[in-house]
Amino acid sequence: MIVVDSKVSYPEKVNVEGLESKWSRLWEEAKIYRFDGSAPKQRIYSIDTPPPTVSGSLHIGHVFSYTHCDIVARYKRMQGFEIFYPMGFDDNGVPTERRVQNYYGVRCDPTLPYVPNFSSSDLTGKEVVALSRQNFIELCNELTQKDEQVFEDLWRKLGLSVDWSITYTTVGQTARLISQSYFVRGVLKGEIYSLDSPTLWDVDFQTAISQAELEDREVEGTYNRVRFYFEDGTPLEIETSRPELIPACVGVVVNPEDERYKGIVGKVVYSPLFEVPLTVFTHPLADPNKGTGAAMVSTFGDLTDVTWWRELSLPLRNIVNRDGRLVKEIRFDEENWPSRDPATAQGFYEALALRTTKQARETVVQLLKDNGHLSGDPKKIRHVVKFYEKGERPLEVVTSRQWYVKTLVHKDDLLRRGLELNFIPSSMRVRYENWVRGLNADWNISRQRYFGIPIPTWYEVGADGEVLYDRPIVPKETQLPIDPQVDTPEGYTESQRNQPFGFTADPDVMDTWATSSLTPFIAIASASDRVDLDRCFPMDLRPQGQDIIRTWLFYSVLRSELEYKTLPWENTLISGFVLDPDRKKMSKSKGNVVTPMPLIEKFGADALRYWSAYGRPGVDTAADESQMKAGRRLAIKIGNASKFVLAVTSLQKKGDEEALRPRSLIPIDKDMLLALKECIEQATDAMDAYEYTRSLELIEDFFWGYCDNYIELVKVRAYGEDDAQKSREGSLSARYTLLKSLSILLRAFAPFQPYITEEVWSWWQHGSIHRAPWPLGKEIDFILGDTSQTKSKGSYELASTVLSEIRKAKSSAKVSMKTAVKELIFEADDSLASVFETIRGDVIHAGVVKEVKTLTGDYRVQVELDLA
RNA sequence: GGGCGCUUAGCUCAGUUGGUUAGAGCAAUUGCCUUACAAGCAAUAGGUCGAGGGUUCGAGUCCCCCAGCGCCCA
Repeated sequence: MIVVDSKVSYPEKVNVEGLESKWSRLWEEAKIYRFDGSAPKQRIYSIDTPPPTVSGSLHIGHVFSYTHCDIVARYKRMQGFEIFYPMGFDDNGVPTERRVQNYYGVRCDPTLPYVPNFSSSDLTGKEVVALSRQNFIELCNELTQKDEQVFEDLWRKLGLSVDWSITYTTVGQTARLISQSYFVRGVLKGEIYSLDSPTLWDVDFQTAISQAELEDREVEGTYNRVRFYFEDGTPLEIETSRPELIPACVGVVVNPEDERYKGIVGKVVYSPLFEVPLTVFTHPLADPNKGTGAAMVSTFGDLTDVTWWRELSLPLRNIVNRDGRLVKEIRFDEENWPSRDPATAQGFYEALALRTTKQARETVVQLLKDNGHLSGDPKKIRHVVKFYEKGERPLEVVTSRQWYVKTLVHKDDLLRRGLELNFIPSSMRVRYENWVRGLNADWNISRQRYFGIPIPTWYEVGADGEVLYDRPIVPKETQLPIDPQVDTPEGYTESQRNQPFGFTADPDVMDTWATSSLTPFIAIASASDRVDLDRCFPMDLRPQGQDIIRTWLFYSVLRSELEYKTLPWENTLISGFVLDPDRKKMSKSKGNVVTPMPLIEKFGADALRYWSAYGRPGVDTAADESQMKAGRRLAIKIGNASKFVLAVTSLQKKGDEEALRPRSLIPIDKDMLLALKECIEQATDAMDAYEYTRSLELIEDFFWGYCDNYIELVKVRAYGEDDAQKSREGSLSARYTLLKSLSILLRAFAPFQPYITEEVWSWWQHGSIHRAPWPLGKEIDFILGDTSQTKSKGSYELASTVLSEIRKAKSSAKVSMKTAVKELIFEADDSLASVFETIRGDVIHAGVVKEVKTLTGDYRVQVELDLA
């Protein structure tokens, strides 16, 4: 245990500086937060800690939400639970790739060969260097390790009671093993499948993305009214914002209710410039009020096109490459592009080949204009277009083979799980439900990126060297983790890679959420030396931000449902955002991001935790230095009050306060303890409901009153300077009560202010306060002993009120608090008067009262000062 | 367009199931070197609870409607 010296000692002057480094080191050495996996399941409280994105910059929001969770962890630990409290680092995926690209000035080119012994110090940073996939990945690993250290330093300084012997990263070996295992299991169960189909595609990131990564943005566009032609040359006008997709046209749709077009349904029109015949269909999604009411269907301009293409069984005419440029060549004389004038079509297309969609759009508009196919002038419009949340160009729809996790068929089950999950605050459940109800596609988990966990699959290669995607080679779970680009499937030799009748690797990596959704399992696997799923799963708590309910929370619920038909945890604690001091959202571009380390240095970790604790679950909170200042003051106050209590009680040996136990307690001491008991019970109830703010409020409120009133009232008695004959009994009662109440208050503050409470605890107690029991009502009952005495009821409150009256009188007379009260008149009914008698002595001392007159009548306190 | 949340003192926020005179911290003001604490303490002032309507003996709290702000989803 931490402290060996058993003498009670406290400093001359209370100092809150430097507690963080002192205690975080001692806690680590004494393994205070080490998880004991041998505990039975009921005694384990397990937390699915959010792994922070290490490539992101540290900001005050990290302090905020992680403190909320830590308060809960410390509370549960003091209640006797063994806390499974791991720490992960999210270093997986695109954010890391981007950071590495920018940090080192490199880019990944998978066609390059691996350079052994390559080091980041070889990089000058002057020009962008192309690296092989493997070299690039090594740089990612190098940088994330640096980044992780920065986070760990902050967490330790903040006093998170994480068990640092249980850590993981989301690209590490354990994460690989778990992600790939659950992938393989999903494939075998048929819950994960691959499909070649239209997919939303970011042309800059060159990857498919999922529904959760989508963002709708309103952008400027142009409507062009284009003439298509019937066989006889009559035009049919169609408005489109994407004329460059005219060569990709596969049909025309009108609304079935649209009277204007009833006569043309089933007829054929020819596309302008390219002269490809297109049939007119009806479909309810064709909006009669949009443009002319007739719409062209191309493969693919957007997701509506995909719907039309599917439901009307139209042909596929892909013209957009994955890099966002139009394909090099189209043969307009072939079956798929049966132009009635192939030569002309060919000529027009040459002007478009290999251009970006944006360039091609301008060219097509010009061509349409020149050839008289444009009706009227193009119209500027604002319309909603889908973007990748991290992307800058609108998404394209390209056809590609991707792996999917089934979600749509599980919607109802997932909604039911949502009802079982305790959302804190409960209003957050709606966000989950809205998301689940709005799902319209299965979850695409393959990403065409480099830094990530490989999809653990190969494919057979056919006789002509073609990849047989419908014949995936899925490894056995025991072979995992693998990298299919390096490892060889069972039954093959490496020489057969990419050869006819051989095999080829799936080049893709998994969506980061496909890994992050498994954090409960990764965390438990990281502590496999101590614990397993049987005792740690389902977990108790998932703390997380409100912004990732549709991703992290949802996907985690999904994976747990697919694999175990259960929730991954019982409770989820949702934190709000931290806003800048002006209540604006913090963002790098605004330059208003508040970084935590300088604040910790300025106010102390306890102070930042205090501010954090005043942010209720789910409530956005401003970074408010005045609140941090208040937290610092509280820490100092705790130190000073403790110093006083220890000074006055003359306790000699640590942990020896029972030796001071008097035969009985003075009424006001009892009454204060009863009030403390009520406070603690309410604070406990609040903690059990995860209302840590309410809990702190109750404890803090009691504590300030305790300092201002109780300590002042019993001060003289505790010093033993009372000249009454009951002196000894009175001072014993005060000292014992002070010590016991201090112990309780310190423990109640411990989850919120772990540093100052531990520091103070070490002055007079053995062991860490963070392994001491959370105070309970029955503990106070024991201190009280016989509680039958009724005289004490209300005496603490009455004494505080009278003392306050005396202070008010002195303050309004602008005199020192030492000024004597010439006469205090207390008028009340008999029962209140008898309560007053029990506090008379303490009030006289605390208020410096010369004479007290008690009268029977209506309640009245009158203070007459001695202003001579 | 749909949903959720917010609007209370100069600022940041509490306000339980409707119930005395709406609370706290910070800031402000006036004082106090008081042997735990001047990095402190005491006291004072400050609010027609976003607007309007309704239910009720009684509304910051419940209902309706409107406005502004924030977030989520289309």
